[in-house]
Order: sequence, then structure tokens, then C-alpha cells
Amino acid sequence: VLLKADHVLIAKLKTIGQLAAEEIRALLAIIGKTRQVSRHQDIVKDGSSPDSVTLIVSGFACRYKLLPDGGRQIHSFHIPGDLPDLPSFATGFTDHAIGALTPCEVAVIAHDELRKLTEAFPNLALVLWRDTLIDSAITREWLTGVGRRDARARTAHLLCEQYYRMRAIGMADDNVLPFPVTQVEIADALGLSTVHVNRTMKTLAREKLINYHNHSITMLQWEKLQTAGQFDPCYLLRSDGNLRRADRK
Amino acid sequence: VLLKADHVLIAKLKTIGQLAAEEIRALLAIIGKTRQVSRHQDIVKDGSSPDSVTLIVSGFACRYKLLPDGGRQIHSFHIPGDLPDLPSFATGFTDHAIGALTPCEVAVIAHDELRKLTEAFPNLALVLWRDTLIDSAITREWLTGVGRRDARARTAHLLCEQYYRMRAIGMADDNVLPFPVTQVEIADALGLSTVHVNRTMKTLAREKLINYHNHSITMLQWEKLQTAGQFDPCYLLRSDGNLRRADRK
DNA sequence: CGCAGATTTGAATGCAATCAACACTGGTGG
DNA sequence: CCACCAGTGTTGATTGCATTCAAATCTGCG
Repeated sequence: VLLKADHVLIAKLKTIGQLAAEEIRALLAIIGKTRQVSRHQDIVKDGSSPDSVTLIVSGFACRYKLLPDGGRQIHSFHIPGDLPDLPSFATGFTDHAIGALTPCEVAVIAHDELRKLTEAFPNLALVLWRDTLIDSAITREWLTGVGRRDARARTAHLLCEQYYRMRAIGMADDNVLPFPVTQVEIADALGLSTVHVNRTMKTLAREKLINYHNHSITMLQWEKLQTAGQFDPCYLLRSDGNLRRADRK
Repeated sequence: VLLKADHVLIAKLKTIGQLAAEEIRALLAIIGKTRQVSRHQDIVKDGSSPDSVTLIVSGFACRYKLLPDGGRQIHSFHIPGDLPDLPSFATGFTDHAIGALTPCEVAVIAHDELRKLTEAFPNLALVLWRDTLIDSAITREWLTGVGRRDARARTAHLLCEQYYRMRAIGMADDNVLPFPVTQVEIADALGLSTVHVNRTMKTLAREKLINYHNHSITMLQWEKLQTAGQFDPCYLLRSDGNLRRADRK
């Protein structure tokens, strides 16, 4: 039988690259038990050396870092199917925390088991590697925004990206994006103050680019929102590497 | 004979993880010809689908992205031994450009050859994967800075990081950091204006934390500079993953 | 020498932070 | 049941860090 954890992981991996049926089967086989994490609890602690990788089965999480002065920077939002601490598999440690923004179900995958698989299936290793690379492409895009885009563009960009990713795993439709994240958290992601996030979201709503109620965002003018956010989804796109080049021949 | 390209690559890989002599030999064997790139030229173009990976043999480079409005965000600086477009090996495309900040010597490593090696040596694949992960840890750290640190801390942090990385490959010593990068480029890296970078560097010099002449920076008070930049090098540290865990037993 | 790029400094402007207050919500306990 | 409270969202007023504009050196180089 296919569990919920299996479903979300398959949905996610499909957006990254092609896996053989055998590879998928082997990967699903090593998914461990799921556990519940309540809101605002850490799924992974900063500075730890985990011996397993976490799969978000349901709920919203984020990767973040706390500063000595009490500030917080959120580096990414994580949605079902994500493996937010996959990097720890290759590096052995984490330099950041993963926190639950909503109640989450998470499953663990032991490093040991995963290592056997990556050694047996180089292609699986490549797809996982690619996952971490898309992840860092997202981080770079955020860096670009925080460094060189104003509050409005930054906010619009985040909404576009989030909608795009949610749609890819079948969790957003009809221009409606479920976004169960407080303005405090959006502020820590965008490098803004909560007050300014509030004003900026209001501006986007006043401009009729979005509708924002009950942590659900409706894209009223998707094209205009993308323009406002200078959003170009190419960095999120699935690419099959060699496969793609082979196709061209 | 060991070429310059071999030397810098070995020096770099040593900072990332352990490789067997056999693995190193195989890797060095597939390093292609070196070519010269003059200052301000692109080593890799944005949006391209390269079929080889670039090794910086000498010189300074950066990864960057241009915005529609003419702005630029630099995502990372790259020094000899770096493989700035290694991500393209796993994803097949680039969503950013790599530019030469000084005249550079670069060598190419064909994707095809590299793929054979990673399939033959899973450990080599793991080390390369880890390299891209350290790279993204750096990007996250920059994101934290641009999002939540003021100009002084951001600048100090960059100098600490750069000194740390240069020292690791033997290109900085005695508290002297060669930093052949203009203030325009520092500004595009830190998300500041050039004017403000200038003032901030002057401030750090006035405070006697650094000395800054001829694109060479002397760390006058290394401890204080780290404090000012909230710099904690753990995200740059070499970690041997399983090895480390095994050691503990 | 002349010129382009880089650095430096001053003055004015502006975007976003901070401070402050209030409304609204859901949950808790008296 | 209602009072209370913490967390969240909203709005106005003020402040400040960093930008922009402007102009003056300084440097290397053809």
C-alpha cells in the first residue's frame, strides 16, 4: 500500500528528475515512521549532527537561523515532499534549524540506509543532489531579492515562487495559494519588518494583484504579479541534465 | 607531473573531505586544457547548458545575476580551486552567470568524464556534492547578512569569510588578505551602494579593525572583526560525515 | 597628456524601521 | 459565560540608515 509519505515524496521527486521504478521502490522502502511536530517546534536543531533525513509529509516548515541579537532570518519555506535537511546527509551536520510553521507530520529516512541506496543507484544520488541544488537556487534567488529588490517586488516574488512550488505538488489550484504563514514569518523571510510586510501586502491587494484572506492568497492578476516580482520560474524548473541534451540530438 | 590546476584542485578538495589516492588520480586525469579569461568577461553565461565544469586555476571570479532594472547581485566570490559551476553538472543548466573579477586561468572538466567517475566512485560524488552544499551554506550566510545584519556587520562578515577561505587554500597569511575586488563589486555582493561600502570600509579602518590599501586587507584585530561580523566559521568547516560519526565510536 | 575607472566626501532624499496604539482572533481559566 | 491574555493584523507618526545625486580626487594606462 502507498502511504501518505510515499505519495508526497513521489510527487516531489517527479518534479526533480526521472527515477526508475526500482529506484522509487527502494527509496520508499526505507522511509521510517512518521511523527507529529507541533507548531513552532524545531524539527531539526541548529548545529546538530543528525543520523537521518527528514521528509515533510504534511504541514509547512522553514529553515532558519537565529542571530546573536535576537533577529531571525528564514532561508526557505518547506512544503510536503521536501527533504529540508537532505544536506546533512552529505555533510554530516547542520548549520541552521528547521522549524514547523504549522503542525507537521514528518518521516525519517536513516542516513545509513540512504547511503546504501545512493551507492547502489548513482542516478538516485544524482536526483537527490539535484534536489539540494534547486534548493540552493531558491536561496540565491532570495538573496537577489533581499539584496536588490524593493519590498513590493520581494513580496510579489515570494508569492509567485510559493504558488509555483505548491502547484507543482498539486497543493495549489485555480490561482489560490494556501499560505499558512504569519506576517512575522514572512518578514523574517524577506528581511523586512512585520509592519512593512503588512503595508506591502495591503498595497498588492489594493492594486488588485492579489486577494489575501485567512492565510489564503488568490492570484487576481498572475501576469502582473510575476512582472512586479521579476519572477522567472526557470530556476525551479525540472531539468533532466544529460537526458535533455540527449533529446536535442 | 603536477600542473598548477592539479595543485589548486587538490588543495581545495582537501578542505572538503577525504579522497582515496585512486580517486584523486582519476579526477586529475580528466582535467582539460586551461584557458585565459580576461577581466570582466563571463566564464559561464547565464542560462546556458554547459557540457563541462569549470575549475578556477588562478584569479578571482564571482557568480552573479543581472536584474531587469540593471541591478546586479553577486552570489559568491570564487577563488582558485573552486568549481563555481559544478551545480550545472547535476542540473544540466545554469540560472546565473560566472564572471571574472580579475584575469583568470580556468580549466574545464567534461561532464561526461566526470559522470563516469562519480558512477565508479560514489565517495567522489559525495565529496563533490558536499562542495556544492558548502557553497549553498555560504549563500545562506550571505542571505542572513543581507536580510538581518547592518552594513558594518555585513562587511566585516564578508572579510572574515574571505580571509578564512583564502587561508584554507594557502593564499592568505599573517593576517593579510589579498582582495582584488572593487568597491562596486563588494557593493553588489553585500546589497549596498558603492558609496556606503566606501564609508563602511573607512569606518572599519578608522576603528583599527582592518587596514585597507591596494586591494589588500590586513586584519588588525581579528577577534574584534569576527565579533563585529557575527562570524562563526562552522558553516565553512570540513566535515567527514560518516567518518566523523565513526570516529566517535 | 588625457581619459576611464575607482575611490572619496558632502548634501539631500527616501525607503523601511521603529515606536506606539488599537482592533481582532482564538484559547484559557476563573 | 465572560474576562483575560497572547498572538496576530492594522494604521499613524517619527526616526534613521542607506541611497541617490553631485563633484572632487586619485590611479593606472594607452
